[in-house]
Amino acid sequence: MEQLEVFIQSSFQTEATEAQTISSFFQPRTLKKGEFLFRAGRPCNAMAFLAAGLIRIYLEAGDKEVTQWILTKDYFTTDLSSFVMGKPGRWNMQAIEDAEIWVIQKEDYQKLAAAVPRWIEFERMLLIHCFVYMEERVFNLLSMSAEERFQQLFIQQPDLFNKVPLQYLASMMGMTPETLSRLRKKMLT
Amino acid sequence: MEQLEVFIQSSFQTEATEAQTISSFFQPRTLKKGEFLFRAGRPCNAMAFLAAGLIRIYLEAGDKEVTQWILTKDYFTTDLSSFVMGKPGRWNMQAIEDAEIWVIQKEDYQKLAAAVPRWIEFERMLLIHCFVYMEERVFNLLSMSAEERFQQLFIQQPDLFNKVPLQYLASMMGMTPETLSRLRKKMLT
DNA sequence: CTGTCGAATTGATAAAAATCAAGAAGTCAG
DNA sequence: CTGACTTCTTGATTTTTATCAATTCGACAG
Repeated sequence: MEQLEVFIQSSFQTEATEAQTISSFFQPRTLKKGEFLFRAGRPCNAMAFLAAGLIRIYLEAGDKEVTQWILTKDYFTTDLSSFVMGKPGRWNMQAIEDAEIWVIQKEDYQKLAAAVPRWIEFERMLLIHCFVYMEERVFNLLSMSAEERFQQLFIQQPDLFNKVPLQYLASMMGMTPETLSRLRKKMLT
Repeated sequence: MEQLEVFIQSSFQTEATEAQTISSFFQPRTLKKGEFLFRAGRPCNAMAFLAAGLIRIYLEAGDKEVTQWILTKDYFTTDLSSFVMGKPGRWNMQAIEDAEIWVIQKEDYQKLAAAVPRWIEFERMLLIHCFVYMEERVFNLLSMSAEERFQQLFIQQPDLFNKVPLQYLASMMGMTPETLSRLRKKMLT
């Protein structure tokens, strides 16, 4: 059974047949390291599920790149305002290592909602979780120091520190690479 | 016609009868300045629409209070993870001036979704907008200086600076009241 | 009008984090 | 293995922002 199917079945707590129906709407695809899934400025007409690998979500701001998020496996992603409202995409999403994804096109997405009524419910829970998580992130950025943010990420996702270039993690935590380097050193003491 | 009804009709682009049906599920209520709509730690079993006034959403973090957001009129609010998943509430929501709100209880909310199928669609767009907005906020906190954040808020919601104690705005922008005071002074020059 | 209290400002100082500039270390193609 | 290239680290310095400590300002009760 495909990973997407397993994931839907277990996290949605649905029957195998329904999970299979849902996953049948998605097409498998691979991304080579460095390849883009979506690009800022272009419309985003698909949603993707990351089965393996890592994708960096980032944006150029002035002269520097800001990494908004590192997507890890078993998560869905899309450029939401573009996917839903047809606006230009806001984010670049680039594989930072070879990745396996499952992709659904916008037209099929609409068919999926019609074919599997409970999909709407699933999407709703997805959106709610994402929103709650973003609330948490904003709160952390408002209330925590760089050191506290580093320690929290290190506890929550220690594996990222082996797999992701540290400059990207630094940016995602709202600090410079130099600051992250010093915090790491400090932690070893 | 009540404000909630007007708001739903115009932003949802629905018929008057449907807007009226939706708004009939909500009960009016007033909040005196200082009164709490929801409290952190307690379950949140309602959603509210703010028709007039201002509500501060905040949380104690260590020895200081962090203002997450100032809710202005014509917005809905709830403590989402509590309202949907039944967890303890995460936020304090307190009127910072007398407020008029329309409240729907959780049980009625479920009935509303059943009575007005399109409500689900409305809720979906609400969630999507909120998520996109939070993405933007995270990005701004990652990429902008205190001064830039101040200028942006001052352009986007200048009226807040007359109505809301500046210490709350400072916190919401992730800076101290002293820093905000200095940035304001600097702006006048 | 006056005193009180919380909020805002101001100044002096300290801490945190960014910037700039080398180096060191790791990666990878050839 | 070697050289080129990128990433990471380190040190020195500057900038930004927080902290601490007085004032000053404003709203309001009496």
